[in-house]
Formats: sequence, structure tokens, C-alpha cells
Amino acid sequence: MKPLHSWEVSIEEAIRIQENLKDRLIPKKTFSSPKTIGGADVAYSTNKNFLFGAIAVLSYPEMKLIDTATAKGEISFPYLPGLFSFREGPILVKAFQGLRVKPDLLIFGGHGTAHPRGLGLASHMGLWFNLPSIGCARTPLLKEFDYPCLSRGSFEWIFLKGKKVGAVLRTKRGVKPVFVSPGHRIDLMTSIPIVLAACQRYRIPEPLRFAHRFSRKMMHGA
DNA sequence: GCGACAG
DNA sequence: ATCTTGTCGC
Repeated sequence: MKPLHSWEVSIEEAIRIQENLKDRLIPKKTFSSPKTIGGADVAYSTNKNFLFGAIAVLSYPEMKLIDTATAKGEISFPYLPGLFSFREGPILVKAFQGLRVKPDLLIFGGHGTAHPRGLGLASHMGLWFNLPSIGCARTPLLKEFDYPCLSRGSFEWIFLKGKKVGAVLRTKRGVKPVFVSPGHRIDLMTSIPIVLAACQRYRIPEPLRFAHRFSRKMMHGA
């Protein structure tokens, strides 16, 4: 795939890139029914110098592991809420290139459009890979939302300037909800049932759980 | 200026 | 994110 831009940019340039890429997002479903779903996650070494990206591809809706790829790299961008993709993006691109089976859709451990400038990690990487993508974060970034009731599947909207940009979704009864928002080539209403279906027994979608496990495994072995 | 702030 | 022991609950 062709790089959309350089990753070695200043904070000001990164923000400008986000504002430009935002208009290229396709906020609607561009696929029929996904046969595979990938999960992307990154682990950080204790010494604070390296990071390890992992992408796991699972069959959908069976959620059986089909393929996986990992990559190691040096941390080259600080952690700044709102600029997360510039920190984890490069290593995820590297991991993605090692995949033998490309997924029909990708779920990221971060936000999509539920982001101050409408371009979280999932949106950014969805554009980069030109794939439908969903953001599924464990904690909120935007603050305008209510908590859903305790039953699995219930949700509340996340708002940004009066617009619904995401959902606080209860993926497991009585357990802290996750924060779902569409990334690229998908809409919010389509994203919710997909994330729910990807959560079999745990709060976190299976593709993300696999990716998390593999990224940590690589970190310990390297 | 101060607090908030995905991982 | 990562560092960590026990501990409460299904």
C-alpha cells in the first residue's frame, strides 16, 4: 500500500494531517458480510525503548484464529491523547505487511471517530489500509456520554458537538463497557453489532484479545 | 495558567 | 502502556 504521509512529523504537522485526512473518511458501510475480522494491538517494553505490534485475523463470526503477524520497532513519537496513531501507526503498518491473509475488517484498540478531530487510530489506519475499521477502546477520550444499563448489548451514544460519533457498549453483563466508534468505510450502527458479535465470552472482542496476547508474547521473547 | 487526556 | 499481590466473585 502507498504511504499516505510521513510518520516523522511535528505535533503541529500531525494535527494538520488529521484535519486533512478526516475529509477522506467514508462514513458508511462498504461491505456486505465480513468473513474475517482482524484485531490490532501494541505492547510496550519496560525499558521504554521499543514497541511490539500484532495483528490477528479471525474467521467471522466463528472467531477462530486464521493468521497472525507481529513487528518490533523503536518508539518514535510521544504518547499524546489525540495523536495516538502517530505513536502506534507505524508498527501496525509493519505488522500488517507481514500478514498472509488480509482481513475484511479491522478492530483497533483505540477510538475511531469518537475523537476530538474525528480521526482516531481506527479511522487513520482504516484509511491507510483502505479497509473497513472500527475503534474499540477500554476508556473514553471524549466525555459527553452516559453509561448504559447493565445488560449485555445495551449502549448509550457518545457525542461530539451534538453529533453521535460513538457508543458506550456493554459487551458483558455487569462489566465495564467499551467505547465503540466507526473508523473508515463503516457507520456507527453497523459497528455496534459487529463488536458485540466479536465478544464471545469476554468484555474485549476476540480479535483484540488475540492481538494483545501476541504482542505481549513477542515483547517477552525479544 | 490549570486540569483532562485512547495507550 | 507497564510495574505488581492479594483478593473478591462467578
